[in-house]
Amino acid sequence: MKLQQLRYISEVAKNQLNISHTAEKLFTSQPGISKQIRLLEDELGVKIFNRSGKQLQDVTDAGKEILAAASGILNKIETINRIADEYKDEEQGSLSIATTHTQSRYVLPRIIQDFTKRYPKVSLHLHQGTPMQISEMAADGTVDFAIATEALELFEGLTIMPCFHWNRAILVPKGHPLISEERLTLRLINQFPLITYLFGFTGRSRLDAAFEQEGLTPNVVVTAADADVIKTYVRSGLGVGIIAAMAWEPERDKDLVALDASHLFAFSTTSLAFRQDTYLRKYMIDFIEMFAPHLNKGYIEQRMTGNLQESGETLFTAEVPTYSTANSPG
Amino acid sequence: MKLQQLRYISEVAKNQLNISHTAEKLFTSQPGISKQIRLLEDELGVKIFNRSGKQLQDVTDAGKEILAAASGILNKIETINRIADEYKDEEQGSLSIATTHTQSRYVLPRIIQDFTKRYPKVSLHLHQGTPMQISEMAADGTVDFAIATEALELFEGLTIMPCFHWNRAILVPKGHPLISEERLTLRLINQFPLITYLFGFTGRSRLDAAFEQEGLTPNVVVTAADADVIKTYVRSGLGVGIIAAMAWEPERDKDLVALDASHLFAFSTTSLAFRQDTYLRKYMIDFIEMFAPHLNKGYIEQRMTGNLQESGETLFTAEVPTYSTANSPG
DNA sequence: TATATTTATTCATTTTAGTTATATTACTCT
DNA sequence: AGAGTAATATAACTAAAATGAATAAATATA
Repeated sequence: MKLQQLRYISEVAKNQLNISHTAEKLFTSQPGISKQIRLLEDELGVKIFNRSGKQLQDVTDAGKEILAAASGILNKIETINRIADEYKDEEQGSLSIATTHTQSRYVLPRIIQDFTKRYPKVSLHLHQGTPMQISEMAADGTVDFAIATEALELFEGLTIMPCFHWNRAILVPKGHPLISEERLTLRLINQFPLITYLFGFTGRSRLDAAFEQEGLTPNVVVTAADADVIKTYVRSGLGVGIIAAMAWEPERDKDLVALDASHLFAFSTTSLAFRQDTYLRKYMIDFIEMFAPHLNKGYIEQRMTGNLQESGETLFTAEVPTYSTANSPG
Repeated sequence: MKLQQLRYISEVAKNQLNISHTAEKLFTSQPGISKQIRLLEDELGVKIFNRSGKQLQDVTDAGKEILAAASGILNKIETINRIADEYKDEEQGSLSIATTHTQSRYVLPRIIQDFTKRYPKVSLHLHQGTPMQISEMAADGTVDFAIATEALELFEGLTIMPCFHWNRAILVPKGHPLISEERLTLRLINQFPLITYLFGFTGRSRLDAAFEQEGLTPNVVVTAADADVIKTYVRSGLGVGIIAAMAWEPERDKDLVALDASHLFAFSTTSLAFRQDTYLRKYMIDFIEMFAPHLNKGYIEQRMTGNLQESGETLFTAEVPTYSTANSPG
C-alpha cells in the first residue's frame, strides 16, 4: 500500500469517479492513476470501485470504508507536514480563511491588522463566498477556517466555535419618522418597505422567524447579499434597512441613523469552523483568540482533544460575548 | 513522505533508537533505514531524532508529535487491511488473544470451543503472560485482545470492556475445620497458613485490601501465579487456598471443598481490552459477545464511535454480570 | 451506427528503494 | 588515554517500481 494510491482513490472519488479529470487536476497521467488503483485493489484483494466494463460506476461497500480510512490517513499526513512547519519556524506559514462579505468587510479588518502585525511572515488568504460555499471549502480542506453565521452546521466533520452573538440594527435616513418612536415594534417597522439580506445570508432566517411569530409578513422590497448594497438603497430613500449591527459604521454612515433592534429579533451567532482532527498551528490558535478572545488556547485544545464536546451548548449561551462597536446603535 | 518512512521511524522509536536492531527485526538492511529516515527528515525540514555524532540520542519535540501522528497513520493502514480482509471473506482471518492462566485455563475453554465451531476458518492464537505483559501486547498491537483482571488500565490507548465480576472461594481439603463454621470471617481464615496468588495476579490486590481493612496481616505462606499450583499445595495440607471462584472445578476437585468468600472480599472485574481506534472484524465482535453477552454488537460499536465514553462507569457497576459456574461454591 | 469520451495495455524512461562493502564516528572498558 | 566494539553514514550497484507517451479497447451519447 502506497500513500500515492490512497491519494489517487481519494481524489478519484472526489472527482465523480473520472480518472482522466483527476489526472489532469493532479498534473499526472491517466494511466498512472488507473494502474495504481488496480495495484491497490489487487493488493487488498477487494474492488474499491464497481466498473461497468471500463467505466467506473460507483464505490463498493468496501470502498466506502476504505475511502473513509484513507481520508483519515491523508489528514494525518497533512498534520505531520504542519507539525514540521511549526517546528521549522512558528512565525511562518499560511492561513486561508473563507468568509462572508459581512465578516470580511466589517469584522475582520481590525483582527487582520493585528494578526499581520503579530505574524508578518504568515501569508494570509481571504476567500469570499456564500455561507454554503464557505462551509464546503472548510470541510474539504480548501481553506483553514470558515467564518460565517449560517450553514456551518450543515457539514459533517467541522468543529464549530461560536465566536460572538450579534443583533440587528434598523437603518433609516436622517429625519425618518421611525427615529422619534419611543419603542420600536415589528409592526411599526413593517409599515415601511424593508431592505435586508438574501435568504441564507447573515442570519436572514432569524429575521423571518421574528416576523412570523408576530403574525406579520415582512414587506421586503429589496434583498442583497451584503450591507453595503442595503445602505445604498436606504440612502436612496427606498425604504428601511435591517442589517447586522456590526455593519453600521458611525463615521462613514453619518447620513444614516441606526436604531437598536436587539429586542425585536433573536440574536444570531457568528462561528468559526475548521476541519475536525486538523492540526492547528500556533498562529492559527492565536488568530482564533484574536477573533474571539473567550476562545483561548487552553479552551481550544480541550475542545480539540474532545474533552469538551458536550459543553458546546453551555458555551453557546453562557460564555459567548455579544458584538458591540464603540458606538453601537441604540 | 512514504509509508515506509513512517514505519521506520516508528519502529526505530520502539527499538530504543537502535537502527541496526530495527533493521534486523524488519529483515532489511541498516543503511536502508538510515537513509529513509534521513530522507524523511530532509523532506520535512525537521530532525526527528537528536544525534550525537552518528548515534541517535533521543527523539526531538517535533519527532514526538510526528511519531504520534505516524502511529495513527499506521493504525489506519492496518484498518484498511482489515476492512479488505473482512470483505474478502468475513469467516476467515486470525484472532490473537493474550491472557492469564486463570482465564485461559478456566474461563476461555468453553468460549473458544463455541467460537471455533462458529468460525472454523479463523485461526486462533492464545498467548499467556503476566497481566503486565498481556496489557503491553494489546497496547503495541502484538495481539488483538487482552483479557485480564489486572494492569489493563495502566496502558494508554486501550479500550477496556468490563466482562464479568467474580468473587473468591476458600479452598480447603475435605474435613477441614473451616467447613463447619457457620459464617466465615477473615479472622477465622487467617488462623491457617494461606496460599494464594502472587502480587499483580488475578485480583491479589483486593485480597490484601480486605485483610488490611480488618487490621489483619494475611498469613500467606505460599504464593503462585495460578490456581493449579495453589490447589496442589492445598491438597498437600500446607494450608488454606484463596482462589478465584471460577478456578474451582467441581468434578476435578472432588477431594477439595470450596467455600463461598464473596462476603469477605470486594469483587474483582475481568476485562477485555483492545487498541483504541482499531477496526474490529465481525468475528472479533462476535467473540467479545460470546465472552461477555452483555457486550453486544450495538454496544461495542457505540463504544467504538465514542458515543458512550462516559457511561463506562455506569456499566461497570450496573450491567456487568457476576461470574458463576453451574456449581458455584457456597 | 458513428463519434466522442474514457479506461486499459504496452513499452520505454526515470526514479527510487534496498543491498553490499566500507569508512567514519562514538561509546566502553581497562 | 587507547584499543576494541558497536553503531551509523557513504558510495556504488542492482532490482523494482512509478511514470509517461502512444495506442488499443470499451463505453456512452447523439
